Amino acid sequence: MRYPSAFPASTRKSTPCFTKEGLKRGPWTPEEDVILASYIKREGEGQWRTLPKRAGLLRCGKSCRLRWMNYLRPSVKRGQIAPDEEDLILRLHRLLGNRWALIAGRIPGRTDNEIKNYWNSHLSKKLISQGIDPRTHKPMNPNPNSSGNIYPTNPNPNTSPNPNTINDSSENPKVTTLDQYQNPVVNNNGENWQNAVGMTMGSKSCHGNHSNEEYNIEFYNFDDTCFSFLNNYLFNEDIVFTNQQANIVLAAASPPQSVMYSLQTFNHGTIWEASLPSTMATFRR
DNA sequence: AATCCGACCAACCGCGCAAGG
DNA sequence: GCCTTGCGCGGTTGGTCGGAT
Repeated sequence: MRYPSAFPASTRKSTPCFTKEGLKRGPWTPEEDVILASYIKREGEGQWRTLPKRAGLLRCGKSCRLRWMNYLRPSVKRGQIAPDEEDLILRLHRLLGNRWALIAGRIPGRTDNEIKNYWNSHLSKKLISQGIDPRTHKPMNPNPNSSGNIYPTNPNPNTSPNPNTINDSSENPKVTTLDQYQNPVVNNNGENWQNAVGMTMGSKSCHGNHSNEEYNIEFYNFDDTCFSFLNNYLFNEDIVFTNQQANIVLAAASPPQSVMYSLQTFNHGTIWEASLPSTMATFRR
């Protein structure tokens, strides 16, 4: 833990938050951390604007919130990003772009700021060194004979209008064991579906009525790797039901498991989120 | 030993959105 | 519908550290 001496206020541009007389800025001291953490433990988080005064801190609410969210929260995991976490960040960024909070929500214990920093300092450079554009996740110098693409191939390029779809080359080795699941789901309206980590759940059949925005999609042949991945990384408490729903039926999932994951349509670029409390899930978009 | 320089990351900044009046 | 307030997000800044020169 580093607690460098506070740098002078004149080195930063002033903002309304910090122009107030007497408010401290710059790195937090251990004493301030204790005050903030003990106050939130006692009174709970929220009401950030008035929290500093109530807690006895000479900080603006914004600064308190940031310190708590990114550093002091008990659920924040410190330490190196693990290889499987890195792989997940890459995959989620390929799908979601710079939506760091959304990505962080899928990686337990990691904050959006941490993931953003890790991306900017490590992963974007790693992709560039491999000839991959970190914004698009596509080769920077498109060349059919190039081996720069680290991602697996889409078996049917004609069904991949979504910019997130990855072009593949059989010369390219798989990066992780999860790549074997990368196949688009195609429903009977000709739309392609793919989940947030670029894998489908084995073979599938889809039934839908495009006019009323309702679909039934059946997934077969779940395997342990698939469920393990979903349970480890994509479970989320945020279950939202709307009047635009699609019903997902898990067939041959034995035993039924409760997981949370996201889907995206190639055609609409839409994120769908689903809770699977039993063998049925309701999606929103 | 001193200096330089790039990497890392905590913290700041400004904007957009949602809720409430 | 408009305005205010508070919160959350993504982009950016700049202090610290450690390796290279």
